[in-house]
Amino acid sequence: MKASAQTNDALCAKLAGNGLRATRQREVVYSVILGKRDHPTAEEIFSRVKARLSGISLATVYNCLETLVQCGLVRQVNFERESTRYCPNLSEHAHFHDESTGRIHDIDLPAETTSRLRHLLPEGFEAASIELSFRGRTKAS
Amino acid sequence: MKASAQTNDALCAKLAGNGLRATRQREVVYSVILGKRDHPTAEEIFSRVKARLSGISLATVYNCLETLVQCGLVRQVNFERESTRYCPNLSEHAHFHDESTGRIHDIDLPAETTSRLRHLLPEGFEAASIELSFRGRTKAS
DNA sequence: CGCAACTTTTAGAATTATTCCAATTCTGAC
DNA sequence: GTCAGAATTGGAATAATTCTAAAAGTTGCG
Repeated sequence: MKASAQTNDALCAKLAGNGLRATRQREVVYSVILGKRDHPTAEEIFSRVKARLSGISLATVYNCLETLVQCGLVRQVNFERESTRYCPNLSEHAHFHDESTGRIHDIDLPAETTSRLRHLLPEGFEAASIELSFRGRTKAS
Repeated sequence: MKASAQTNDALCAKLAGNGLRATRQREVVYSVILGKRDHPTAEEIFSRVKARLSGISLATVYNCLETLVQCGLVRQVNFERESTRYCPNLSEHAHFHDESTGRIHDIDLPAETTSRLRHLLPEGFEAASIELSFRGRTKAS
């Protein structure tokens, strides 16, 4: 669960690039997200982080998450108005929300697909980001 | 802004089909959503409805919206964790959230596109619904 | 080292959107 | 008209998140 030296370097580099410090809290929050890629909520991250940094506060977890998102190290995922979830997968992908298990799965998006989707937009519409999410069930197979 | 007899009939029919009554509140809430298709929030709907039904309560607006959604007469739209917005466009479509104006535009989705998107899912994933949203800017053109 | 100027963290209060609740009002059937 | 169930209402409650002001930590520099 400890972040590898490599990912930790990536964190430091990105933070430094934005004039921010690599603090213990940020490192642990980031490594927790990396460690179990189950799209946890802030509360879930909070409780996992506390195992290693018992004194951390929820506000700090929110702060860290915000900086990580700003640095482009993690992505936010929202389903309807449920709590925001966090995901370290930076490649273009969609999400599948399994209604029976509550689990969220990453679905790889070929670049060709996103470009095709952009073409649906009328003249003059410039999409900076595209969000695609599925909701349904997975068949035990 | 008054709902046409036709749409009102549609409302009554759908409600009756679900064993629900066509009340004044439900009619007005529905006609407000139909009247200005700008994807209003519950609060916005509340204030528009009050112009015609001054005594209505916000709780009722939320109740009405819930029943309309259940009856399949309006669709909920969410962007990140912003307030839920409501939309009477029942055809398959995506949304474009214009960051400069805050406006939301409906983007028509050809059936072919949604079917292609479904094909991105791995074996065993059955999507009941697909949500696609763009965020960006529109160029004055 | 030892301060000055930041940056970060923290606990708790505040906010916001929405839901819940219990009481009242309304409606339709008999 | 009465009764039962449906709908509405206002206010309290909830949940996720943000704000705030104070405390703690860090960095550069003389």
